[in-house]
Amino acid sequence: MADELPKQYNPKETESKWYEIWEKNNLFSARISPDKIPYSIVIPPPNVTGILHMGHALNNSIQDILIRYKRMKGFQTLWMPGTDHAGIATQNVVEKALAKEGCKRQDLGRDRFIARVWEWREQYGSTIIHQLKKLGCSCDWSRLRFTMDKDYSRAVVEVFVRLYEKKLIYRGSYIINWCPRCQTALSDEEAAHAELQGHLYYLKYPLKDKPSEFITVATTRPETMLGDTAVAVNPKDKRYKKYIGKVLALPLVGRQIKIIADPLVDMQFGTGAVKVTPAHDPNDYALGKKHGLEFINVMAPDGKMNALAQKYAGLDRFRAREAVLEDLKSLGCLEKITPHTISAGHCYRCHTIVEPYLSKQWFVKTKPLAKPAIEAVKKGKIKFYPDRWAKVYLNWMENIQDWCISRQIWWGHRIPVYYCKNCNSLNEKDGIIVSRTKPLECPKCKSTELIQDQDVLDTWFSSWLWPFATFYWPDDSADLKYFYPTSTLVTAPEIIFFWVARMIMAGFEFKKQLPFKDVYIHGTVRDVEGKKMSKSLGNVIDPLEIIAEYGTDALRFSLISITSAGQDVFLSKERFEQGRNFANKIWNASRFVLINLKPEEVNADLCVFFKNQKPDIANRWILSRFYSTLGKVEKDLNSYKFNEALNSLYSFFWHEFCDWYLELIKPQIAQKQTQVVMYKVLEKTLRIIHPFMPFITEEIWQRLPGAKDSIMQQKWPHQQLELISPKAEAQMQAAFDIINTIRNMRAELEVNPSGFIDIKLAIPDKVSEKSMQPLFDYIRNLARINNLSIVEKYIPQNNQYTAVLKDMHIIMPLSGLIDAAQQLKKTQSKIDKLQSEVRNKELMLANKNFTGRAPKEIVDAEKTKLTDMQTQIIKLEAIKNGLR
RNA sequence: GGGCUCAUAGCUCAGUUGGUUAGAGCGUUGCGUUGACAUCGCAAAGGUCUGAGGUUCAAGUCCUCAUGGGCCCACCA
Repeated sequence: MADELPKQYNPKETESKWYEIWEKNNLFSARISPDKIPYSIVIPPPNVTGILHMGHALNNSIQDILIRYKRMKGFQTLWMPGTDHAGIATQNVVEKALAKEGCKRQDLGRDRFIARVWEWREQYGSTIIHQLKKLGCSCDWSRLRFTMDKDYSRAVVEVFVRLYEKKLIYRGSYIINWCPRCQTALSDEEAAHAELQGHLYYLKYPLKDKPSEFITVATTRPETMLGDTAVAVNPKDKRYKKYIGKVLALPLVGRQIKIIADPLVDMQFGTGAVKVTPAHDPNDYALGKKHGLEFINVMAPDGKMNALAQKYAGLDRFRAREAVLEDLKSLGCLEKITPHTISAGHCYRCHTIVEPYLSKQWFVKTKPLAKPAIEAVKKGKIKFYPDRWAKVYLNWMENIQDWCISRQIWWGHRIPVYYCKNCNSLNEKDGIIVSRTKPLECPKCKSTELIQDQDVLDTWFSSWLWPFATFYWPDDSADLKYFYPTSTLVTAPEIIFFWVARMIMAGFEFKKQLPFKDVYIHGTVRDVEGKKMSKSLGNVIDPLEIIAEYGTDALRFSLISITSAGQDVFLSKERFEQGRNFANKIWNASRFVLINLKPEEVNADLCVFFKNQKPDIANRWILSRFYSTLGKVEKDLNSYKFNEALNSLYSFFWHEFCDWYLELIKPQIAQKQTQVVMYKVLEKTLRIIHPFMPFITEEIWQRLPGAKDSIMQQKWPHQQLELISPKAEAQMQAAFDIINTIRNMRAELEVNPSGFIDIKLAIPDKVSEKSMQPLFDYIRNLARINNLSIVEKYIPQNNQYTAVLKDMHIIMPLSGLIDAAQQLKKTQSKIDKLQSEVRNKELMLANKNFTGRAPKEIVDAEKTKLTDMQTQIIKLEAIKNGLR
């Protein structure tokens, strides 16, 4: 069987094979089992339009590690998968497809367009799901949810109605971020500001009664002057005091506008006088409200000027800007133009510059919702890992603004608001019916002419319900009772505000309970230069390509091992070679064990076996190292330090199990106890590597003699400390210390066929027995301290020294080649360093501040350390003398 | 402007509550390897832990300031 194992691990064949088998045997499915403790994670639902990028790969690898770990630990685990309908993103994709056919969504009409989107989803919507499977994600696919599912939509409507009835949803006009390309409102979070080079235009507005006098205002968007309804100055500004209350004649338009005073105006900026366009700027809007100004909207939703812009009507906003400037110039009203860096909002989907735009939108009043959500984090009911994100969260929550939830697109949950044609036309505030189902008639006038609001809800208005709407809330389902609140949320820092904060609010509002206990925030995946990976920058490393080239396990290994405590991840392709090499190392070490394994020998229970027979030092040592690694891995996993857990595993497996243990046992590999220990340690190590690297561990697991079921169904190993006494470990360490000392002297270590460890010492040829005495003394001494029995032999004619430390045989031929002078220098510097350390330590121990105040154990530990260091110096002196 | 974060080997980064000689991977150089593995092994070179102060018996680690990156929020007429 073992002979079939090829020399190199081939991920391609094994990965798809095992994933299918896992799925077929329902190993991912979660059932309600009252005798088990539930552990649940809801996936951050990727967009249906999404294709797997490194961010997803990292995010989902982490979740899979947690789920697989907890599953093996005996929890009833559920990883709830699903996708998000991603309103604007999806609509854009389908519109692009339509554009190729030469038509627009308006040509199809709303219903047919939505049908097209559903068609698109049927066809392409599961791409991301297939890709998650390639990544090895052990989600319960039988529960796959979609935010536009019927049941899910019911929850969305329910929430809207409830909030409306609590007066936490209102309709208002407001300056919102408007994307003229997508033709929809965007929330503040969706309109990220970016700097760009623009200009500051200085416009001269003449006084109405004295056209020879001007007030100069500065603006970055001159076309909005068509909608100006005032000019504002600071009341303290001496330059303008005399003009306050006077009237200006707005050039080009001819409208008469007042000069008002407001302390908000910054006297330092521009000319100190600011044009006020209440319909086109958020600050101006506030000024307009405060001073009772007129709101004149001069722009159409598509970014072109409207009829109120008079002769500029129909021009695009940027064309209009040019035209306005030209006309102002010919009127002599353009004073100057200066370069100016402006920061403008950009649509997060299409990067069009957003326009501050006055329109009617629906809002959620967030302050009351935020209250319990703030408290939960402050009181530690919900914990962020790393905890610094809690500060970010709280900072935002405490300054939270109302949430604009309406979007002027077609794909999404349509707002459950109906307008009575009669009543609503008489008064905007009348005839508004908010209902779970379409009402038959207006309750007031009994008219049946009811029209549903054209807008849909913000995508996040559905995803904020994800932790419970996926369990068929508002029904009180058994799943909801068992799995809610969920255990851990794993996500990226970008969506703390979009999503995490809102889920916490929704959890308290609708379930009266937190949605999850822990929030693990991992870093953003960036390229080598620190830029975010994005398609437009062309710096993307495609995880699927990595999987094809190196395998999923390699991808997962490398991603996790460089993700330390939520720091951003800087990624280059070479990173994945380490993962591939490790996978191959696991493969070959296992191959070696399997080749040498006598299957009939390995069924013994470790505890029982060693009750009768004490394992030798190498076997004891590797067991000890294994359990200590196991403890560390568990501790790190429990505190979300995935990279540390993985790195411990890596160095245990490679540098202890392979480099030392497997080399040490080669001569005794047929021994029964070695067979048992070798097998058990490999077998247990595979289990704890499995959450990180699921495929290769399963492949090897299945080749182990007597392997039953999948490795997924195995238990996480227990600490079995009774096998190893601390004394045994200390002895083992001492033995290795000796060897390492020798290795420091450029010794080479190898196991010869008769089971001895040959050490070729790199010591100058003409070395006398006498000069080696201190080293021998040191070894003898160390052996004595550690209760190692030692038998020594020195054979002058062969120039060979032999020491037998208990079970370990050391033969040191006293010959070699080395630049003794160099070695001497180095040793001396080490001694110097150590001596200064010793002085410090002695000082410290003499200090009563330390010995008096520090706990006794620490003082004792320090004393031991001092002794150790002194021993170390003696050892080095010995080496030094040997070199002379 | 407010908040967060980072600066450690040529490169990318670890370094737990201060406490032995500051580590890993990659890269470089040398040596080695015919049966687990060249996707390997052994070793070497390479560090005033960004700078300046401070606390301490003891600082890469804590505090203050400075310098230089990155991120988030707010504002930007």
